[in-house]
Amino acid sequence: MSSNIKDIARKLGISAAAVSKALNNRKDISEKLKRKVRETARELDYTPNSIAKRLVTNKSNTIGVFIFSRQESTFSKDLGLQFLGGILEEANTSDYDIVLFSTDSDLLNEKSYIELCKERRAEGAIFTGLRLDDPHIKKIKNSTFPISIIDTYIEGENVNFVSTDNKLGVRLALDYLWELGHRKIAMINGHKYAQVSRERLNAYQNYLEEKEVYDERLVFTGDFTEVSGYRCAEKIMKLKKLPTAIFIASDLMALGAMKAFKESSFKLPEDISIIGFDNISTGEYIEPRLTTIGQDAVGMGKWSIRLILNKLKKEEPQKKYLLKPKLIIRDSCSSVNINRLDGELKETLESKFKK
Amino acid sequence: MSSNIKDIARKLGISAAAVSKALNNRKDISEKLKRKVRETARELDYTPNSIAKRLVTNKSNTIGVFIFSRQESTFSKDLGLQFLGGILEEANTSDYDIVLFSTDSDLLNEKSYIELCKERRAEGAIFTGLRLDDPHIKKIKNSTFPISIIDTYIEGENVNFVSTDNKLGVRLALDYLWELGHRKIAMINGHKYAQVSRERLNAYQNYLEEKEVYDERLVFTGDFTEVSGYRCAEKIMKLKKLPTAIFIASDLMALGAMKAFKESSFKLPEDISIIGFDNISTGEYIEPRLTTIGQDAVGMGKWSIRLILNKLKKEEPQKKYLLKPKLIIRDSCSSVNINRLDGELKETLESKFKK
DNA sequence: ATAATATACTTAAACGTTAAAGTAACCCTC
DNA sequence: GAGGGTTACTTTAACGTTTAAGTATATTAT
Repeated sequence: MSSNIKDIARKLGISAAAVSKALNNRKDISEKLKRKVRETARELDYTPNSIAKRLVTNKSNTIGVFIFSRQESTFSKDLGLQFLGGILEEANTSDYDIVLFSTDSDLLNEKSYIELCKERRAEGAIFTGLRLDDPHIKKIKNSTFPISIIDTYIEGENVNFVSTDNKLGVRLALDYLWELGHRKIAMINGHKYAQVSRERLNAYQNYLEEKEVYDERLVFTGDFTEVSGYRCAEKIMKLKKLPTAIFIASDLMALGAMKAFKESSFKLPEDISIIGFDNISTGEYIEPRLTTIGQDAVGMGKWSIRLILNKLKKEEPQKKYLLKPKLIIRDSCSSVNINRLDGELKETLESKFKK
Repeated sequence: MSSNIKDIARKLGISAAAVSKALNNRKDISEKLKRKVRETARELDYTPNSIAKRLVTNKSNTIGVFIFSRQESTFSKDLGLQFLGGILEEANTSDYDIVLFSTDSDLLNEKSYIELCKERRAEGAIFTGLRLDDPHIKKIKNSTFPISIIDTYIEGENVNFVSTDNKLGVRLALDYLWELGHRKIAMINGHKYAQVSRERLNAYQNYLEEKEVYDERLVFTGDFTEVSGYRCAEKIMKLKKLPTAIFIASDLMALGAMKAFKESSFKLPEDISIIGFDNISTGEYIEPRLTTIGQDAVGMGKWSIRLILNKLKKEEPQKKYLLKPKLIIRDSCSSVNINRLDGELKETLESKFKK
């Protein structure tokens, strides 16, 4: 069908090797011949066969990407496409192919993620949304090729970790709420099978313990879905003493929680302040607009590739990269409603906010 | 590094060909040998090299996917990931690899989409968000391998077209508005470089001409972005005589339009009814919740692969597949406010709604 | 018993490319 | 004018697999 290097060689009466070198612009080929070769290549509509090249050079220039976008995934669809965008941008500029795998297909019951990559001789792999209870974790841990996992930390010689600096994210959120005068701050967390849930919970707990206001009864566990946020909000409303603010570990859950509060005629943010995590686009449109912690999802995609390429080049053994989150202030948080507070706290805050 | 077919052959004292056949479960190999081969394969941690296989069989089992997700793209990010999901699901179950290309990278200035595919010997390609003014259109038209384009129709021996039945979608929307009593229905369309814009405009025009209420001054052109929706809404508000409803060719533009109306203290949907197109998730959360025409984006992804595979198998020469849209009724449309209508129309409708 | 057939392999070539090693032809140097 | 170096190629093997064709042995049919 399509022409190859031998066709060009034959037409010019030279060896195939010479053609190969000419096309690769090697220095032991004369400029004159290079010109002739390039010309005939054009004439014959030659397109290099990357498969053959990959075989002989033993280099696939391929990175496998697994996007877990199931319902109860850690990240929203919004973020998923941003990860991909970052990955693609970085991959294509470094001449790597991204081969994408679906993670819901039956295929995966027979073959592990690692096997899929090995068959294709992928040089590395990227996982997003990997759960800590995934059955393939062990194989990933012992991978012989570099792997980057977004948002899930797994110990392993060849595995890199790319994530948001969750500790900082939580601090950003809580600092903000604290400044607004909130002292009774609840949390709605994601499920325990996500790395980020642990981190965010720890950070939340440490922060509030340091401030001496931590109360474990204010921690609620959802699963990143909207309904779970709704359910947790219902539980919160049943509390004898309501918190004045809630830090919610994902925007999607925040959406659910807001729905619950609105249905119970809470006025937001006056009755309760809500801050989310992720910065999904819907947050801008909902009423009140959702204040949240934004993640640099595109950056996470880019760094997940970079860490792999670095490892392949045997450069710097950096295995971890945390991207800075940022506080995105919109309308879902307000200064604490002082009348809702206990006596002591009320006085402290009244004096503070009087100025 | 990793073992190959020859290692297995050597260990068992047989030929490489026998090993290959055993692993492929061919019938001219004894069960006994097959068992031994499979066992040693496991022992040696053998993983087939798909690159070598692809070279020798001259079959890449690869489909290239181009997702154009620039700002002014026809579809929202929401839809993009749904397309991908459908594509992936279908591809992986048919043992095809999806290699994804970024379309903003500099690479594309040097090499055409088609060339990228040819080098990888991709058996087919899928495009989403392709603009009618894309510089590579001609090459796509003349492609030697099957291509599916979502939402953009291009004439060509090997090109398939997968889209929503826009005509039906528009009818669904306008029927609904018509039933609600709207007679002065504006349209905010996408830019002219998108196939769907033409289709939706045509359908809108035909529908309203048939009803004898078409007015070209009520057609506004945006570019699928939120701001363009905002701008168009501003123009609409400057009209001497306002329409009672607007059909908007994308939810994103609808979001922008709603913003503009809200800012001018319009009450939605009482003052003006809005119906969108796409069914992006934000539509569920905005106030009022956006009534829209839902597209089966996952289905579009699946069919874009299926048409390619059919062509490869030389089965049915079907080149076009339209998926059924559906009307998703939420809260952004209401019965027409009769007092806003002209005398004659008012009477007709008053009698109609009186019962 | 002989020929035809089936079974279970082996041999050899091929896929399109690259890379290491080889080789002529030429130029320069002392 | 012999030796060394450079230039511009060619030759050959290799990457890991599949497949068509070949072959030896066993089985069956007549």
